[in-house]
Amino acid sequence: MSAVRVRFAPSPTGKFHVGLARTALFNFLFARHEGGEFLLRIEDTDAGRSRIEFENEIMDVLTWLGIQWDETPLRQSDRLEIYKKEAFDLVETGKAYRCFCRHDISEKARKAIQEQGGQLGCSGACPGLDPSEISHRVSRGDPFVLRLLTPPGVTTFRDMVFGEITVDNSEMGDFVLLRSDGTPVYHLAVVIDDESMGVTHVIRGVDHLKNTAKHIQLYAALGGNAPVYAHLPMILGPDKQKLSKRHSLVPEGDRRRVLHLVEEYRDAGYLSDALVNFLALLGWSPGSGEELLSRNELVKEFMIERASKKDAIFDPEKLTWMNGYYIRSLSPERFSECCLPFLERADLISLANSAEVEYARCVLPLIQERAKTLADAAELTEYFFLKAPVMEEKAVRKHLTRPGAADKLRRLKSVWESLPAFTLEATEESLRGMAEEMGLSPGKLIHPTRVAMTGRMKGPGLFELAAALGRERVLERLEWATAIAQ
RNA sequence: GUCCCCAUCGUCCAGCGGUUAGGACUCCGGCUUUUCAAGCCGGUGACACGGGUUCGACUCCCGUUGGGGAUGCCA
Repeated sequence: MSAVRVRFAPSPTGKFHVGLARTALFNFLFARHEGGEFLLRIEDTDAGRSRIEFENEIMDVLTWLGIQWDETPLRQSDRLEIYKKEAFDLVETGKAYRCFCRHDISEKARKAIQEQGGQLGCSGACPGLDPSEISHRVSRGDPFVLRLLTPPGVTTFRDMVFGEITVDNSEMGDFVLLRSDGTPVYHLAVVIDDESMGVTHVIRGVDHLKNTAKHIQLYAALGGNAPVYAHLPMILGPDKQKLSKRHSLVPEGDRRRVLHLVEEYRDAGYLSDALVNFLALLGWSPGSGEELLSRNELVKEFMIERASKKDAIFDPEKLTWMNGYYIRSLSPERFSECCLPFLERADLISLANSAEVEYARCVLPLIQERAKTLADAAELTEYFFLKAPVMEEKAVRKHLTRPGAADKLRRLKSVWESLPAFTLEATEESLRGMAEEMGLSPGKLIHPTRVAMTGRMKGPGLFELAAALGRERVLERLEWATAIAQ
């Protein structure tokens, strides 16, 4: 038996989006589940569009996602001569031929021809060209491409998720292998690389399902053994369109907004554990019905045969819920640590100021179970850091500008002023005692006090709040609020 | 145009000839709580349509409709 080897082969021509992440993840999970290798290959044959910064981002993102690759990544631009040689070898063995037909037509023109069912390939004359005619044209410098001489018949293969697929060879035609500038086309490079990397299973998007027939024909021509294929359905936006930049551009707050880049999720305060868990469930599920799965559990449970055939719509709300779950399961220390950069970004603290950082660390755990993203932490803790909290108009109206409110705050201030120790227990005991004396339910005191301390009606428990803020801030805020009250 | 593929609640999944069609997210109630969040309990909500096959179809077959993909000297 041969060990499983899979690869993730992105082209560094753009930012890393969630579709890529899903493909990488499924390859990774499959490899680890089978005890095999997960390889990385950079498909940069398109020199014009490939950029080193995208290549770096690929590795950064994979690392962030916890997807570790084995072996040194292969870069296709290092292998151009190999593809060229293999292609010309195919001409030697009569499996491919030089085509002198010109088809450098515009995008629009090509679409139009396709609409009408017209053929774009070779005119048909090139395969039968006389050898002397060929050498004459070559020496004259006529440009040509190399095309595979596709045999008649059909190509059938078994896909691990889609089952048996049959394609008539006439559908693929004599497709191009080598461009007139001598560079390989995607199909050629993929097949040669998968073969030389010893790839046993190819897991990729459905957009390649039909291309697979081409690849199998190429394997046959090249004399290699085709790997096993598994194609994954697409990931779509809420509008059922392929996930793309447009989705990230939808206004914030809109239910249809879906970020499409992995980087955007990281910056928005999503945990990679959550994104990985969520992505794993897009087009796959374990038999158990269990939905919250760690990376290790995913590896343990993953079976590509259970992958869905149906395109999946990316639901940002479920991701956000899941992110909240992962945030809650962080230790308070770890949670605080993760939030610090977000607080700095919101200008609430400076990471260089150790007193501020320490204060932040004691305050952040109070809002941990309320945060859905790390970025939420800034909004949820803002009043701790501001000299004076922003007073919400509605909160003031409901709890402060009420008869008796000022009196309550004043009395509470004097009670808390004389407390020997300003602890959670002491503040709670004294406030409740005061409520009883006044013949009020504790809530009647708690609500205006919360508004006084935070400017808001919602938030952590009042006494945790008081202890975290400290006596000085609390008394100051009670005084300010008393002035607003009456 | 041609070819390939897909089709269960709004969304993500379960189901693989006999189920009151199950779970999760969202939404709506209730409980709990000083508020919010979390948690717990409950509710709304789906087999695209039409033919077959079968004692019996969400499950199998065919067609229709809808959606996606391929058809490049992009990947």
